[in-house]
Amino acid sequence: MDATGQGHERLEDIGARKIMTTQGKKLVVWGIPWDVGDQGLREQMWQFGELADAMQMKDHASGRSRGFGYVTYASSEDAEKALSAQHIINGGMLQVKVARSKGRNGPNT
DNA sequence: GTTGAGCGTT
Repeated sequence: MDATGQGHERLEDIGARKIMTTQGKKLVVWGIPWDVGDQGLREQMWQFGELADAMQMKDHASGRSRGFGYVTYASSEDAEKALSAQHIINGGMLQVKVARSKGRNGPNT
């Protein structure tokens, strides 16, 4: 039995790789009603293009919806399409912008 | 039971 213990680093490498490949395709969705969940957001954005990933941020104390979420499109053209398109949910208009990096000094660099 | 125009989780 060889105990290299490097099988865990592979998964982190894929995660880091995802950040590099999702740059410019990660969009942040604002204006989400407090009654809308992550799947509601996913279904709403799926109409504009295939989503590589979608998650909605909620309060860690109560678990309530924060009113915003992140959406990653499988293609940059679909991301721009969603940026240029308008989203209506529950009779409200959602705002889609390009998401920034979470652990970097700036959105670009 | 509430609120808003802002960027997350190692």
